Amino acid sequence: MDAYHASNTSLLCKKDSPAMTPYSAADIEEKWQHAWDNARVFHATREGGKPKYYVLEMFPYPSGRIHMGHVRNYTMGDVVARYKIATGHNVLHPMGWDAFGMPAENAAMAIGGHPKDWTYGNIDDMRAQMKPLGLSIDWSREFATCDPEYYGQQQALFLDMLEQGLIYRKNAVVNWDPVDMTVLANEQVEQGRGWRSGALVERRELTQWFFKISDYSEELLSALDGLENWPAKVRLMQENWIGKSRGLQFSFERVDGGEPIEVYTTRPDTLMGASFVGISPDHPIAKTLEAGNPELATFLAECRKVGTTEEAIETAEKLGHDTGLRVKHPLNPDWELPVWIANFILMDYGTGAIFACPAHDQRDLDFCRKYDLPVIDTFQALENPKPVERHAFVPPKTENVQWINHFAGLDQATGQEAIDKTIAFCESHGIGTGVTKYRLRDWGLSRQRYWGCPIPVVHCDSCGVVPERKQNLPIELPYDVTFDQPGNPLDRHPTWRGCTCPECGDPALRETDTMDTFVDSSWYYARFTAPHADTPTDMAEANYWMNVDQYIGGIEHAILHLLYSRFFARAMHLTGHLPAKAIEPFDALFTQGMVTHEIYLTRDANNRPLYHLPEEVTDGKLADGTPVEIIASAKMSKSKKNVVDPINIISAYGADTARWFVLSDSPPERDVEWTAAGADAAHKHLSRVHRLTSQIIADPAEAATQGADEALLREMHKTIHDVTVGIDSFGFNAAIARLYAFTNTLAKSKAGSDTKHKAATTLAQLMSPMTPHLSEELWQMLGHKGLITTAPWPEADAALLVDDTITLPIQINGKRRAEISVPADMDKSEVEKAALAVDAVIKALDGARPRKIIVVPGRIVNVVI
RNA sequence: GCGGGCGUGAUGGAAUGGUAGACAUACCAGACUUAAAAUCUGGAGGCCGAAUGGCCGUGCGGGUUCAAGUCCCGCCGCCCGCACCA
Repeated sequence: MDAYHASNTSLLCKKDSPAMTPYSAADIEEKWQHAWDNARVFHATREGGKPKYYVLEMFPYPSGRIHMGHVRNYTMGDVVARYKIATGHNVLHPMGWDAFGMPAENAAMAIGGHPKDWTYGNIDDMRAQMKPLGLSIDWSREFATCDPEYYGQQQALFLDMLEQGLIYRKNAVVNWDPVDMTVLANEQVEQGRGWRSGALVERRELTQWFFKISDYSEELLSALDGLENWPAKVRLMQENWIGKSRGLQFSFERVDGGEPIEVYTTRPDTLMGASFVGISPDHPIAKTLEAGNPELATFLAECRKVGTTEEAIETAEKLGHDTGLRVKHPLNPDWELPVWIANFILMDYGTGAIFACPAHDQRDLDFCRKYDLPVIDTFQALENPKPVERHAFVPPKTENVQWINHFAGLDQATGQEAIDKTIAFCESHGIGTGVTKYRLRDWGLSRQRYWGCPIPVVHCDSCGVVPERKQNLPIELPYDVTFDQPGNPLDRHPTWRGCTCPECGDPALRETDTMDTFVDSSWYYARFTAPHADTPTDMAEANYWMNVDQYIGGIEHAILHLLYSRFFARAMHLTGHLPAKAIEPFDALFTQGMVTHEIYLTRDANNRPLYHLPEEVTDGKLADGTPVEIIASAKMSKSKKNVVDPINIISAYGADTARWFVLSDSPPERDVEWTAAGADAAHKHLSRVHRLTSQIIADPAEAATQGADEALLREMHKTIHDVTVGIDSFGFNAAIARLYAFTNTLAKSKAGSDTKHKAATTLAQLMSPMTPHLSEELWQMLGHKGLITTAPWPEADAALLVDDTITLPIQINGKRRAEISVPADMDKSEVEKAALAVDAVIKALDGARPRKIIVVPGRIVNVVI
């Protein structure tokens, strides 16, 4: 059967009464979505004195199509939201659109049209695709970041941050695409070329706006400790990104008496292994020397050709140039070191200058070998601190700190302790100071793009760069722009740039750079608490709804988005837009895995792969019988055609099946493989629950066999407990497995009708966060009033969670040999006696006395012989 | 190179240090059916055995423990993040 076009009809089995209607998602899902809308059950309010709960999924970019990854992400959030509604919370569960960005401009350039029309059209399409999922979203709070109402408030926020000194302008080296005439982000550069134009990317110095996120390095680092409900992995990634290091900063005196060269090192203990001093091609000294030295100028030009990207840097050859300058070793003025310019030294880390220790650094060693520079043995340097040796690599361990022990008369120290002692020694001898540095750089927010939030400043000939006045906000993007030429359409707009200076009233020009789209997503969570306020936030609302109790999204945002948001929340507190408690805006974070699928391909005459959609493949063959190659499951991607369109699944099986499937089988943080068989199985299960419920209703007078009622109730309460724990702890797959097991129990139960009715009701309720439409239908079939969505969550009766009689495994020397059935409350000595009376134990003991008996109440007995 | 994670049947996976493989898929058998599908019932880690049962078993090798998939040490493999960062 073609699973993607499974029929919902003909599921009526002969056993069922003719009056019984089979499960048909198509018939019920829209009905219940209307019922929820009419009852406004997802409308977030502050009323009722209930505790609040804010659940948020990372909002989507409006590409035009939802995909299975979205379905999985929003379903997880929906399960949490619906569970919180049922457990008596005021729930805020909003949705919006991360709507600015390059794809809209690229579409405009490729297929014509306008980015705005393209974007809003996509939003309408995606909303229409999302609504059939039956998500518990308060659509009244929806906004797109490209709404002037939103980005106008973002401009207000910009002005407040500017006033607080959190934003500044400076020259920076960027990736410049000379064909498209725009700055490219590092990830938009492929093998040194612009991803769209294919032009070789240049390094160019431009005046750009920056957020002073580096002021918060320590704060953003130390506050990570408090984020207990974030994945350790994400915290670690942020920690590494911020990159705190402790080292020694000191100067090398120049032999020619010129300006000393200041260097920074995290390994001051390797100072006696210094081979040369290296400076960045962008170092002021390099620039000074360049003036009268054409050979050097050529070398520097060569260095600058290389892009700033990882790719470019990684593949670039190590280049060096001897400046001819000489400096003195700080511990021995007679020891002179050469000064080289090296292309691997970055101007914007440390001081832009280093000392190289080839004995303890592979990169330095490579460089020294290439340019025939000495490799200093740290031990020899102790006795004879001269660059005399040129030999093999010395392992970079901690023994090299002997010199510091020698100089300072300290005890043997190794590792970090040695480094700390070295810093202390150097400080006390006036050789530099201990310095803490961070890898985190300020965040450049300027983009030479049209489809982004305009930076609200003007350039005035007499007043310079002047912030706009808030009453002039929003500074709206003009609609009448053209994309027939490269570069920023705002630059060549005939009138938009013209304005008056807010300071002096003279004619002035608007800034045409727009903001990085990461700015848009750095505060949307706060805006959702009052999406139409005439200030960025409404403090009363923010104070009630913040923080986000549960944030859910992909691990790919572990660093940038989540770090920027943490910075922005602090900035918004500083500027009076968020309460102090919200400086860490996301109390709990969950990073979900991807939805994957097998890849199917055939080969063309040149052996190039031709990919095929899953629905074109049946039993490993195309419709014409051609067998396909199957490649291991990978993230769904259009280029590999291993995609399943949620819309097709919903029309074939219904939203509940799609929701149930994406939560089943795999733990939510891991990838889940979409298979036709799995989707089919999910649908079968939902049909089964529907059929089972119908049968229970059909026979309202069925009598119970002895003990069956109690057995079913016990199982029911255990299920309530397990499913509740499962949802609370993001163990959705385990919760679903438990629901399968309970369905099996219910199907086989010989309990009476009333008990079965109760069990079916509970089953519907426990399933309702995952399969809300089916659950509403079952609730109604079972004769309950109102909506299951707002019915209180079932509570497990503690008394029924424990069985009266339990089965205890009996181990002999740690190996399971038998089991006994005993009352649950039997005391240890009785259990011991019972265990010793078991045949297998008697046989194993063979008359001897056991050495030891371990009884773990309720779990196990171990007889040690 | 640095940092982190993972490794369990044919497959996805379950298991507060306490009966390994729940639940599901695929598979096998049976019932219903002219038949198929659907549905229902049952089986199933491997090896030996007619069977009660026994031995082995969570990547490999050690260790701690009455008891290890789980904790510790050392390997192997895979995955992810970071990185000319001084």
